[in-house]
Amino acid sequence: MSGEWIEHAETRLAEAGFRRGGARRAVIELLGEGHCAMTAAEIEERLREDGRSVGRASVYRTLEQLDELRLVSRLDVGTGTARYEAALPSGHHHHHLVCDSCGKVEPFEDPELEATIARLAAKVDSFRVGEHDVVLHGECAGCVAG
Amino acid sequence: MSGEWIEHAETRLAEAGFRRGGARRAVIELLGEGHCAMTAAEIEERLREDGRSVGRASVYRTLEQLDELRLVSRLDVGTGTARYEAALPSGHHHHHLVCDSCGKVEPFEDPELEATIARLAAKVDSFRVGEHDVVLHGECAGCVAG
DNA sequence: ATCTTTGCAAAATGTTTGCATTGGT
DNA sequence: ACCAATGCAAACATTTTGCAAAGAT
Repeated sequence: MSGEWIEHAETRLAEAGFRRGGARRAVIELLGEGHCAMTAAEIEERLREDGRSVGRASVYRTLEQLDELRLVSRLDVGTGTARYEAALPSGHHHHHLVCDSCGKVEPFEDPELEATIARLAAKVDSFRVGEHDVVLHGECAGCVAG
Repeated sequence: MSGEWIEHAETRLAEAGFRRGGARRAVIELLGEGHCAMTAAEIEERLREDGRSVGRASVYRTLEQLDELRLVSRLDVGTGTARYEAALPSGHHHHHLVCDSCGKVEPFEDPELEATIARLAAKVDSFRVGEHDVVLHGECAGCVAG
């Protein structure tokens, strides 16, 4: 991933009439590293560790803006805290496995699943369907063993 | 739906060593009506309207207990509020369409999707996969028109 | 110079917990 | 009689908002 998405995001924000700023830039660069589904708190902490501290409100505001422009996807895995990850312009994306014991979140991909959902979305007529999320709950290898 | 699930839930709770109580009973009976994906606030309000007011804490506690026994399924559609619905003993279930404009949540079913996910779950080896959620985001007919 | 973006603190929201009381067994 | 279930209020966690200061154009 990386550089591409960051530039893409900055361009789209500029088009949408936003000015630039250090806080948003820092959040975008972190998301551009391609980590899977980070929470706002994780983003804030990580930036602080990197010596690029950013106000909590700016983290949330940036995420909201990015979500509105579909530059990130927001994911709720049932822990009450939202997670965010960069949404690639290609539309190429993955889904998530969530460990209900330890909370670990891991990505997976499956073309057949995408195809099935695409067919399904086309059949639905009561909604104009856009994005989709699939979450598989379970127990990760570590928790099964432990 | 209805009566069956209510009895099933009461039985499983008794097996798990819970005593009976009016608050939990009221929540279970409401869930047993089969409404799709209600929030705790909706449950509380609905019970109050029905003259069966129940403390907020009891609503949450009941939902937590039911979730632990897999008698309800919990769903997060990205609005920051959890939703719950009765989980049928047959395992038969549906997924959800969410209107990102007005927040409406609507159920849908698709056997092909279930089959695809079952195949997929069997392939995953880093997790022992249990439940799954599929959320299709979009705009409902009303919002598309308005 | 103007109008955004930022950070802080306060508020709003959703959920959980402590504790005294009620109620089931 | 015992101990769980309940309701209330307080605590808690997450997210949002108001506002003054800093920054971008």
